[in-house]
Amino acid sequence: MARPPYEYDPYYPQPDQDRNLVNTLFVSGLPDDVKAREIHNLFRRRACFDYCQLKYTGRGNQVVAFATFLNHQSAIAAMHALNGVKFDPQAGSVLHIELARSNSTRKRKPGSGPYVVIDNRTKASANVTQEASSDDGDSDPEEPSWADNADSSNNDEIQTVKSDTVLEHSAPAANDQLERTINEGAQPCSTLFIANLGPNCTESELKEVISKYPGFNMLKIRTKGGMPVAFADFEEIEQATKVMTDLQSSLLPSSDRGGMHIEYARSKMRKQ
DNA sequence: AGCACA
Repeated sequence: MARPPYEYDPYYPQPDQDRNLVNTLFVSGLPDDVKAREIHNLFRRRACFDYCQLKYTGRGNQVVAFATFLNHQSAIAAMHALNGVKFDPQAGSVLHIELARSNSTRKRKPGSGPYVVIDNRTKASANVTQEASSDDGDSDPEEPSWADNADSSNNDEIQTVKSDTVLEHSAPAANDQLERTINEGAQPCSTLFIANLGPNCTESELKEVISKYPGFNMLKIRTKGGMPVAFADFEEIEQATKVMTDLQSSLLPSSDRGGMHIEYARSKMRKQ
């Protein structure tokens, strides 16, 4: 009754394991034609890299990856080194890397290839009904529910790929028209919405970076549910767009969970 | 993923 809602109930399963123990990175922002080999080559030079998984989520053409290291520190180091990297300079896709919610448990079997591919696409296309209703009875003990909406799946078919032989998926154009709007999703707007800030991020810290850009109008930070988000207003949409692409996934001194995530705001900031 | 100000 008088118990505050945030106090842990000892009978309720702990929501997160200790992030200091997580050795696995969650990688998004990948182009939909990414190959497991590319993820492997992205991480293979990093110290203590173990192996990676590529997962076709079955949501549109969305692809995410998991990179597992031998220890937490190496995972963090690789995250900082590679977060925000332009993965496909032509298409402009920028990597967004954060710690996974839990360690990868799909161990690469000894003697198998250096990476693992999980493909939920065919299942999803057979399942084109509505995914809004049933929030999957997912209880695959092999896969501790991953980050984000990446796991709207039931059972994974796991496929191990030998050496440099990459999964050839037969009908790439089939799902193309289903959802091509899973990028920043929103309409262009001259106000930006900025999330994934560290809990200690301050308005002046963010302003220092953002106000250097032409057209900057004003910045507002507000904290909802413990985590700050920011709105940055510019004169023109083009100026906002420039800032979004420039600063996407970049780190502030206060960042503790990867780089900023920037989108167009849903509505223009009001005049004061 | 998380979008307020009036």
